[in-house]
Amino acid sequence: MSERIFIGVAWPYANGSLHLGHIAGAYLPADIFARYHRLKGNEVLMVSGSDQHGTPITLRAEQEGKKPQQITAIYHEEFLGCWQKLGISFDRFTTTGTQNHHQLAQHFFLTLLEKGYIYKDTMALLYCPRCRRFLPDRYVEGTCPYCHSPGVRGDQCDVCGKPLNPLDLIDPHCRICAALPEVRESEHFFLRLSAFNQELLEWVKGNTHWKQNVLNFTINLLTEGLKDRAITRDIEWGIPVPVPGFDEKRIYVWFEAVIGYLSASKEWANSVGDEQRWRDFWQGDARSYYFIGKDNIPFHTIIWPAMLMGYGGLNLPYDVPANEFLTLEGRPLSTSRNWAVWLPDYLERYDPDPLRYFLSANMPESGDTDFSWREFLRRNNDELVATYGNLVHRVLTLTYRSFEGRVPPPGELDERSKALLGKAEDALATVDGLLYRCRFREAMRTAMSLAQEANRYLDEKSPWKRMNEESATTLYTALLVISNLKTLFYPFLPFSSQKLHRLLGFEGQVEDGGWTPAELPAGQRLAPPEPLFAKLEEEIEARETAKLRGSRG
RNA sequence: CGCGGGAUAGAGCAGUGGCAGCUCGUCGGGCUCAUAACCCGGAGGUCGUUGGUUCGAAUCCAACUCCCGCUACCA
Repeated sequence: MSERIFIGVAWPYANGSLHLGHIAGAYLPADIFARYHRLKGNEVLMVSGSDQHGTPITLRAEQEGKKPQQITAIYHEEFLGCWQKLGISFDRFTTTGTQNHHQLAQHFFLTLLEKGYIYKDTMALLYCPRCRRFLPDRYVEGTCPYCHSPGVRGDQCDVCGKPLNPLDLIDPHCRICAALPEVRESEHFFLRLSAFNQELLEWVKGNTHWKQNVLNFTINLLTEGLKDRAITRDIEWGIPVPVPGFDEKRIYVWFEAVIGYLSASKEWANSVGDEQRWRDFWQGDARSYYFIGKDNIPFHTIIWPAMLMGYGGLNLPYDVPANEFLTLEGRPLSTSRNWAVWLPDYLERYDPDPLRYFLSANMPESGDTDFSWREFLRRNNDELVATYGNLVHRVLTLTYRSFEGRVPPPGELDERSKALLGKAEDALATVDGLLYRCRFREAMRTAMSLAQEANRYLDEKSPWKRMNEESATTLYTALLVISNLKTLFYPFLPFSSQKLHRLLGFEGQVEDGGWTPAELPAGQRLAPPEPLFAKLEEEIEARETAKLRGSRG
């Protein structure tokens, strides 16, 4: 009866810190989904890893006089720290730098080559004689051939918006050393995407449970027709092409990184001492979900499925619930302009759950959404603290004081109390259904309305007026409801749920209780009450926005 | 140019054919157990524009306006 759920999450590029956009787009929804399924008693494997290869890391390493490995190691460590502090519960977070991944990527490459899905061809590229390297499109600068704006990049003109071929630039020069690049022929391998066009289209059209935007976007690309893409590059940092005579070339990151989902799964299997166990999540009736941002859609709905079709014997994605983007104070996040709230910075100064709450309530599920410090404070102070935190606190303090720190023994439940407990069970069922379908915002809203319902119940019952048997029953009922809230909020707010678990006098982990109606032994000793969440001072808004604008480059 | 998303109360959003909803804010009241928190009630919207389909449209169709993003390694 238990289901097997594979969760792949976008691979962060190990060239910079994580910011709130990454979290809202991919990591938080993935983690909510994973925690929910684990609570349901399903088997979950959630993996990702640092993407270590590619030109930007090479250049950065050169600028800083380091080796690429040093750069990626720093950020990989930082990522691991962030997952821990934010509670992103990966079963395995590896890197594309492992020997296992190199071998698997090469094996994958060779398999597709043998099957004729990869072929050799020649292409013309720009080569910088001074840097002695081939230049990726965006490392060539020149004048736009369409609008004649100077200083545009080789991949796209920022002024007129046209996509460019760097060979068409007027007066091209190397962005690194300003030398005049020359055109050189280079032999590369191409992925025969065109061969999968029809099969992909039929498969995608059958995936009616996908989000509208993901489905439409993918179908459009497939209808326009796929072009074969080069999957090797003339660079030195990356996975070697496993073919004689190609020693100078590397596998292109977009081909290699997605294979990481499989290599991470195999590394996980080895780590649990059963090297075949990855198959549980990649074959048979296991379902795979890929949590990514919208920019990553083609890689997960077209390229990776095509690679899997070509390779054979592995499950295609069941769902790719891609999110839209998060903006910051109304403007797109921008690493280069330093317009971002960086995760390590946030986690140094604030708790994880308020952020998880905000981003869950405000998740860009169907359209772009905005993070602003004002809204963050409002959500924390006026919703999380006021409704849920305060409910918990008022119930716990009243009970603790009136019943000697123990769960009071209830009398017979009246209709009102039964109705409230009924609503708690309804909420469990509703949130279950919503989370199953990746409707995170609505799921959390539903949990919150149970907290409101419980506040209403307390007001009607007013157990503080006189402490008698009826108020014992009332508080018992209220304790039961907040114990259910602990479960309902656990996927979103794992740290607070665990804390509430402890405050209610339980040992062990929330996860052990499963997605089931709470039970509470009368007489159980409660922990001394303390607030579940802290209110945040209004000054934070001014301080943080000033900091943001000040850091803007 | 092409493609995608969006335009609904002061703010942020949900709602894909049947009397326009939610959270916050605001105004009034109640409560006093609780982190000035909680509960109740009110005010507030010609659902971007124009035209069409329909007994009936925020919801379907057409055209248009404005905003955001993407165009294949920024979630």
